[in-house]
Amino acid sequence: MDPEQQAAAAEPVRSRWTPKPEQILILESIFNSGMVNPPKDETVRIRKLLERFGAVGDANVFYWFQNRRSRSRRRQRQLQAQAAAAVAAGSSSSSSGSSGGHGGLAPGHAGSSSVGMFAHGGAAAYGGSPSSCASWPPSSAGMMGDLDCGGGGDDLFAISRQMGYADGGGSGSSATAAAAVSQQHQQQQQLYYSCQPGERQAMPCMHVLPRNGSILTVFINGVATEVPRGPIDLRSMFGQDVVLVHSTGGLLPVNEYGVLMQSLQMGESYFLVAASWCHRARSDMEQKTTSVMEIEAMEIQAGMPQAVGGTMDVGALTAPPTKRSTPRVSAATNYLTWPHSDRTCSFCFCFCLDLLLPPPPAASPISGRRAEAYY
Amino acid sequence: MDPEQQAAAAEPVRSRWTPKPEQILILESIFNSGMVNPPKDETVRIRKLLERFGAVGDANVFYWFQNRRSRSRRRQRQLQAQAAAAVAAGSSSSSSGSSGGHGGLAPGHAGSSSVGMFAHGGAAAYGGSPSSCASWPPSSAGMMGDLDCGGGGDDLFAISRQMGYADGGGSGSSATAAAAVSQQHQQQQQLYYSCQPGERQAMPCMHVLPRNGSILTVFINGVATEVPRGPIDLRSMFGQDVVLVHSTGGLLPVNEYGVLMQSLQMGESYFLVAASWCHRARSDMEQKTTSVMEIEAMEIQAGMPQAVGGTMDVGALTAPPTKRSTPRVSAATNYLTWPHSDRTCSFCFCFCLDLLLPPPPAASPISGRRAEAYY
DNA sequence: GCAAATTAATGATTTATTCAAG
DNA sequence: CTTGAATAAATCATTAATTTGC
Repeated sequence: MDPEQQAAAAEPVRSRWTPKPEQILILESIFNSGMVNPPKDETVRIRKLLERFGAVGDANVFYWFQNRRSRSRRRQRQLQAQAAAAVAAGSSSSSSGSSGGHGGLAPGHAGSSSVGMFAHGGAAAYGGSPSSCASWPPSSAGMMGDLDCGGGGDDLFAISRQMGYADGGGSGSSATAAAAVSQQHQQQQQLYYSCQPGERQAMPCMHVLPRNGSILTVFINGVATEVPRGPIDLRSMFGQDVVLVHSTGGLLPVNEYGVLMQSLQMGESYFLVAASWCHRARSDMEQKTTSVMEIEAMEIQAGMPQAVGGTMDVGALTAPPTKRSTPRVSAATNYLTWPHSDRTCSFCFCFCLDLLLPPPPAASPISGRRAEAYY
Repeated sequence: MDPEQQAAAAEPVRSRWTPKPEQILILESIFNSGMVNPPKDETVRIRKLLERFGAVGDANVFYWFQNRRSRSRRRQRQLQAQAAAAVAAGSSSSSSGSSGGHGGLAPGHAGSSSVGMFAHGGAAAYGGSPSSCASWPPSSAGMMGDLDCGGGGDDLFAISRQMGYADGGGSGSSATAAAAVSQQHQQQQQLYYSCQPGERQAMPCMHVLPRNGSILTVFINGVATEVPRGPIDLRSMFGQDVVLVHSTGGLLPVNEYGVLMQSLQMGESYFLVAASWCHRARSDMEQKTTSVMEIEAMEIQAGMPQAVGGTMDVGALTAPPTKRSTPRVSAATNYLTWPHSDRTCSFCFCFCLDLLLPPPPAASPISGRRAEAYY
């Protein structure tokens, strides 16, 4: 009846947002890199990034992260409950081999000992055995190590570019880097997943090449970086003692020169860690979390990759802990807790993403029914 | 160091929003009028309205309603639980006289017996003694009763205008009016704080005059209404047996024709009550709160003013009981507590507000630290 | 009276649930 | 059945009341 209402009803029907695969990948990447609850400004930036692949609004991004967190937590609880039940029921249930990699999320709640998580707990161990990854189709050729960085003038990289540390100084010392990180965190988690200039410095060969089928975009510690599809010279890129670990726990096979024998796969996640620090994870009878991998992660903070001490729950990757309940007085144990909790991020997370995709759609924002909580 | 941060730091300190009394009144008004969860566009409108009295953002308004709803519900639950407990415990509790008309907030929600609270409880009485008000400077002249409604083209009234019930039907009968209200609430709080047509009908002389020094805006039961500055013909506006009581408890002096001898004062609060129901309040030795006035308030829901039972703590007006001292578990004493508690507004509360005042502060929106959920 | 110390209120966030489109 | 959207419940954190000791 009311003309105004009519108009509203007549609208495009505005259904709900259906994220494109690329968008999901980006979102997952960011989420997995530790930013599970981006602040407003970040959300906007992320939205802009996503817009390249399809209409999307701030609210959509907001909701996505909200749901992602929520469901991650729930899944976690279910797993834990299940595990607990299994343990209670008896033993030798299942969880023989690799108990996949997810679990460690939401340590927070009530737990005072929340710090203790990630000790060495998980069961299934990975470690040395190469190529235990899921699908790992050998890619084309390529074999090079020179990429162009910066240039491109692309939104995607805007995030990376707008970093905060303009300094540079090639490879800083471990101490220096660590200090820098601390400071950064001190000053209110400023750099999030923004690009570290030093990073580019450390990888002078990183350049944005014209979009073509041979380029992949990899998020390294949340920073979008393009790498060639196909073999990659890990040593020249990150140093000698480094290995890439697939999110499932398997080591990526490299040849005697430290060159990856296969291309990174679109949509997969990897960890770049110092080979010498890879240990076999052993199951922790007390902690529910499984698949914990004791490693010393690499840090590519402000220069060359820096080694950083700490343990990390690989399983918690897809769902980092929610400091919400963390005693807040942790710190004692020098864990490398998740970026989110209040600690110093450190391990290197790589997410592979193919950017050769659809150019900026530039459609309408697709507002949810009302996008109430966002505007 | 960082220019951006500098700027941020240099800001007014942007702490959390502290609503001005006027803003609270407006918000309460709207909430009590039934709009407990304004949609986005309404929120924006409300924000604009509030901005007139101080910097405020959409998010602030959004949060306010969210919290208001939540806490209303909770209090309600507590009350019910208490009531249940009381019933279970014994009998002859209280709830004697007229179970005034307050309680039923959130029409939709589960609440079943929500209507019952507020009988007559209070102590201290005021009543007849005229002009016991605090400062009451006699105003200019004026003396008229005709106001223009609708026109004006002002944000403030946009809300009132965009009402839903175009019908009209002069002064509905009490029953009819009540029914109408119920229905309204039934159908999902549709008309919210929009203007009741009947109201205008009952006060045909209400019109929006061009903004100038002679107009005041009064909120009557949450509906913004403009009245002339200066004498007002109460009888023609509200009927015979009506008096205006200042929030301090004093009666506003009127001449033999029922015309207010003084203008309503900006920022003051008044109650429009049936003279015959005014009793002298008596001090309550148990309750700390004094100046409680036992009255039966008028309700101007959908037509002629309707008498509504209930007691009211007049003293709490300008300074809501800061319930600090109130047992919080009061309820037993069926006060007509402040709109703050949860009930469907009913008694007639008039808040005089001069709109010619401090022009829109136009300050910064005071975004909550992050105003996360809103944008 | 005043100012630190407490306590209640309440603005802002986050988490848990629920609803419904696809 | 998955998951985007929306809302309610629970929490956190800051503000203003109130209390207390001088």
